[in-house]
Amino acid sequence: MTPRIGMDKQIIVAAAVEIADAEGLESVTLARVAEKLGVRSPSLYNHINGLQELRMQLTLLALNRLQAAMADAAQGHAGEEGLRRVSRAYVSFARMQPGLYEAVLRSPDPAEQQVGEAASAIVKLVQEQMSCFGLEGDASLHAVRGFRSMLHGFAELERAGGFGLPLDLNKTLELMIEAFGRGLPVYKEALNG
Amino acid sequence: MTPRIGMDKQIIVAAAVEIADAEGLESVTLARVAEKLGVRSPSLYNHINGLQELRMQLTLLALNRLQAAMADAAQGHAGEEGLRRVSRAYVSFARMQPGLYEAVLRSPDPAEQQVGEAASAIVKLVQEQMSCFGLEGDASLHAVRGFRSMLHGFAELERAGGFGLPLDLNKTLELMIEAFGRGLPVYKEALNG
DNA sequence: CCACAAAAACTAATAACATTAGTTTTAGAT
DNA sequence: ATCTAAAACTAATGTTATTAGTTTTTGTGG
Repeated sequence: MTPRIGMDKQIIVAAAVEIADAEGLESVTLARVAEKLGVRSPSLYNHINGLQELRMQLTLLALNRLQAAMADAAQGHAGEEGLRRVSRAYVSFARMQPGLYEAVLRSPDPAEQQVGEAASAIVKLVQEQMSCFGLEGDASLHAVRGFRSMLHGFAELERAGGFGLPLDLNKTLELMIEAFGRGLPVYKEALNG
Repeated sequence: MTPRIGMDKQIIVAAAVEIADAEGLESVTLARVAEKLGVRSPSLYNHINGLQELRMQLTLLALNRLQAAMADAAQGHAGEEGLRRVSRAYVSFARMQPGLYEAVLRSPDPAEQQVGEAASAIVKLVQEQMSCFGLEGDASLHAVRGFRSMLHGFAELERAGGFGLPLDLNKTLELMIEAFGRGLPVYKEALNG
């Protein structure tokens, strides 16, 4: 009743993460994962429902780890410093797990419930940071969207080699974060009075 | 000496763009393009060097059209209004050609010269807008990076369904642009004195 | 008007991949 | 020791990219 052990969904996803970070998300194929686990690719179907589910699990794991990293960085910090720490944690995560980060927006079905919940947790976390700046309700949500746009765009451009020139990327990031903070009052003025 | 006409690289790329915009960049396969053109897929190799080159051409076309749209929007406008117009043009392009926009950062080789040149044209265009705010040199480059990060992140999040909540996206965009403008002095203070 | 050259189409074949069906192995429970 | 169900396997199908080699086509030069 309890046959062979060792293999399960987590192990498959972990192997996929390693491949993604080492060779890029495009290199994550069932064939490649199976090879890494010393197994034939149809065997994976005993634990996971095909490539689609593997990709969904990667998106989920990416969102959860990203959220955890941001939450950890935010611990006990608020205001400008909290924003800086959360931003750096976001970019650090994308740098340290580039393949996994790629999966963040590549879910086969972005409307999937679990994906939505994981994303909501991030929104909520950032919203708490925004509350220190007097932002609530729609103003807060718009600000969170701006924040995510900025950080996701930066992470993607950096990961994909979109910044051509040899100019310090950390400097770019620090300035961008400070500029974002300077712009925050706009959201308050426009919506919270 | 001048055999069959009708087919050439441009036509292949145009078909690929239609498929990308209608079904997503992932659906752009040589098989699919060939089918659309009423031809067998090996025939495409007479005009284009495989899927890799097709993808590169898509990236190139995306960057060139994006640049053209931004340049057109900028015509005769500067300062806050110039920034707004360029930003809207960027997002409009991503909305109207979602599949082509996907290709912007998905070049097989981001270091390719032509890709670099096309990206540089965009950087230059945005830099000119930044000059109205008194930004030069490195300050200008950092600001351009922040601007691209913000717009690319917004475009990607919107395209991929990353913004879950039913909150007006145009409002988010307008606020984000204004907040960016508000933050611009940061770049000047930090680097141009 | 015809033949030729070369471009551009074609067919055939190979290799990688995802997935399904059906079979065999295995290890814990009885 | 046997049975059972999970989990591995092999075999097969269909899709894709790509290469090799063949045939078709058509403007040009004779």
